[in-house]
Amino acid sequence: MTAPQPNFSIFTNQGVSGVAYKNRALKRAVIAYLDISDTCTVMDISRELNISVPKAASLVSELVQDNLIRDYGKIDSTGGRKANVYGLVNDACYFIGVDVKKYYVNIGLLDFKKHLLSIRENVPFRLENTPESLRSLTDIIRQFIADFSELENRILGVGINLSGRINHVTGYSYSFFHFQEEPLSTIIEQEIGIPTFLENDSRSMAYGEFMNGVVRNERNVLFINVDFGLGMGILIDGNLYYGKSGFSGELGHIPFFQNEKICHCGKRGCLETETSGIALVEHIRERIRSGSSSILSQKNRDLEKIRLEDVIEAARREDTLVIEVLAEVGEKLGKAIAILINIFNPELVVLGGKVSETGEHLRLPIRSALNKYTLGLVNNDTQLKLSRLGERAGVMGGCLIARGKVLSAAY
Amino acid sequence: MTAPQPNFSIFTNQGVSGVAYKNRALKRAVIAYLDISDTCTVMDISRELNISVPKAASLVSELVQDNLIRDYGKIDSTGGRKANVYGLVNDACYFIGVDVKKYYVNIGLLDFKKHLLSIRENVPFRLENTPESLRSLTDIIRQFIADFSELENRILGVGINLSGRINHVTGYSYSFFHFQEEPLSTIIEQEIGIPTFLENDSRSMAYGEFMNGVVRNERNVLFINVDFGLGMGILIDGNLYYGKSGFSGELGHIPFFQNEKICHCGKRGCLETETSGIALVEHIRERIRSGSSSILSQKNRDLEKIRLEDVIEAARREDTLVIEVLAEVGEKLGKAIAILINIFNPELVVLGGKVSETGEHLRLPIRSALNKYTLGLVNNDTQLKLSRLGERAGVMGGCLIARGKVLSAAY
DNA sequence: CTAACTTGTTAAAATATTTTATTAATTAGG
DNA sequence: CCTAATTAATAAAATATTTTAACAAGTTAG
Repeated sequence: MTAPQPNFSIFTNQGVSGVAYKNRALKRAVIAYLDISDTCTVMDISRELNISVPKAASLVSELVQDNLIRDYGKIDSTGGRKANVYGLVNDACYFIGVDVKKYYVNIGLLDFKKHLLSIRENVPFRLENTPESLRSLTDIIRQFIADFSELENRILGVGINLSGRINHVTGYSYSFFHFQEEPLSTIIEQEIGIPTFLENDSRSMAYGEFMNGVVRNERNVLFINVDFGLGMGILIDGNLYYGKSGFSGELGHIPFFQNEKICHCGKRGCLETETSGIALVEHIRERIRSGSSSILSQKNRDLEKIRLEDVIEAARREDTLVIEVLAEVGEKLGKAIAILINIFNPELVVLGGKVSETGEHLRLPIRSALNKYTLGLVNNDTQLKLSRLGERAGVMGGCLIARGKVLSAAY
Repeated sequence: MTAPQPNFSIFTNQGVSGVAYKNRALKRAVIAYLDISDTCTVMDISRELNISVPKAASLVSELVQDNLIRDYGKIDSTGGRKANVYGLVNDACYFIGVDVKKYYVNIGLLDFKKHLLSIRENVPFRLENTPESLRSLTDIIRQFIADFSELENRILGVGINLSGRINHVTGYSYSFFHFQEEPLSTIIEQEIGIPTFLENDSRSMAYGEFMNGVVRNERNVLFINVDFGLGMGILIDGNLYYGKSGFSGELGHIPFFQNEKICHCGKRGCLETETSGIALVEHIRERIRSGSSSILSQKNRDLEKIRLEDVIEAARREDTLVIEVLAEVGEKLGKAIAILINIFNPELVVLGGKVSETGEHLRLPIRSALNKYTLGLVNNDTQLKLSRLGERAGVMGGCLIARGKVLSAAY
């Protein structure tokens, strides 16, 4: 049984001004507060938003009327009369997140309370810069939506993660699907009929991990996405940092090595030529070629057929060669992260992406490189943690990006 | 003739709540708006702060009563009745900025409208980590204040720039004058009797350049302070970025070279071992030793006596050796800035500090390194400019830091 | 078990803010 | 030079919000 149809009018500012405008902003602020604190009382809201208690009570009662929040009973004793606590109505609305990978798509459905209700992983797909690839992507999304037809008018947004350069404000993608004049987000939105938001994959994962993952109360966080490539999402004072055009966080292409490897971006010496998932696999191939033994070498198989997934599986089975190569890669990546720590002085650095599934085999060499390359005073400030969401950070982030934009009336 | 004594009560929240509290916040918002737009009308305020016109009018009339803003007459025609424009009262209050350098101090006085009324440069001083050095600093400040005794009750804050690790919230300095339990800012404040704020020197200069220098409408700006050492100030969405403890922007100590030079921080390979003012001087000494000719070598003088100032003067006189070495240093520094551009995608990078007084001799090699080491799409977003304030950025920044803290009631 | 205290909710009164209407000042065009 | 159009300032009315006070519901200590 689902709750009655909610009133979503507060999520737009269309045609309101003055008192009505301010009330909508205040109600959105109440919901934003519930996003971080899960439940709240009338008094909490009064304190948090600097408004009087009766005003807070009237906002709450209107939000209950709107079927966006509901009364969750009394709070545990605090020494006086028990307060009513309010929380979001979990099935008030839904959001879809689409994590577009090189060889597959992950897609999921999030409810108002940030629970991932449904996820479909490894949906076959090939990311190519062609109209056909784009069509097959919109087909996958449409099909997923069709499975939830009973919720259709409650799905308020779709967030799509793409690798490469994305301008999240205009909705243009520069690395993929840049055929038409119109922004890609508009094109997809017309196809699927739900407001659509584009985001860079690493940034999206960072946001997922921040809002619903390993991050607790930290406000300045770096998320390092070690996947086939190398990306970064930056959270500053709890907000994603974009830079001028949304091209921030291009960690993979910083000039870092004096090597002669040409990166796919066309430059030489990019960090990701040595510290990405692709580089990891290549290093292992090389070591096997020059005689190292490994689980991966035993099968007498074609070295070119070794996939990143195989390497991660081998690490899980404590393969010595893989662990050694991970230590080398981790040392280099750690030196790069040392730069970031000196620059950002963050509370937390999160390691995510496929390669981070090797866990402590990656984390520890990075940690020791940090000790080596950063000053104690600065380094001691910074925790280094593994992603909690893992592979799901992307879908979670996509959902949350869409949710954040819709709920803040920012589009 | 000075205006009547203003009412500064809006710059604190002491003992007010509810409507009075909100009104103070609104009035501070009006002043903050005037900080960027210089003048405004009642209509502007109504639009900007989302309040009704009569409410905006009443705030303005109260601020006039408080002697903080005043009526500057009518605005130029816009097709209807001319509006009254209001602006800050320039002599309502004052702020002092103290730029503490290694061998001297610069100190200046700023008025409410951000004009630097008075500046005293190169006041002899030796920055050493001793109580005597601290005492001589407070003496300098006290003496400066004494010269403006007629304004004494209008000097609302003092901003002090120190190099090294500073926590601007607690007021602790970790690199200098860390003798007592109490924060350094409190100790100095007790000595001079005016609210005192500490800031890292590069961050302060960045703020000065941002609020009153070369920055126009850019919101994401990096300020590179190439002086004896190498520092950075980061502006994100128009605000200084501090990081967890205020240790952000430690550009000088990022691990960047494979060289064996031990940095004064104890680590090896720090960027500033090759790209600071000190490194510049050393490179030049080395080149002269190995036979290069230069204005600086002609005088048959002791190489150890060559100062950074001499090198900058030689660059100004187009000395070939200095220009060559600057090109090498610029290339290296440019590569480091390329990293920053990939990470921040800023609108603007400003070159400041003593070495930046060599102008285009430094800027051009950096610019060409940027073209070499960053992707076109990202690089084209970013302007590279020389500081406009030069040596005065520090004093300006110190004043503005103090001004910003006082006016936002954030202490 | 009750008095004293704490905290939360609601109602009524006081105050504040917005809304609407009116008046004022200016420009552009006939 | 007058009028329509435009923008700004102000006044009065309507509405909203805060403040104050009263009441409700719980805890704790004696």
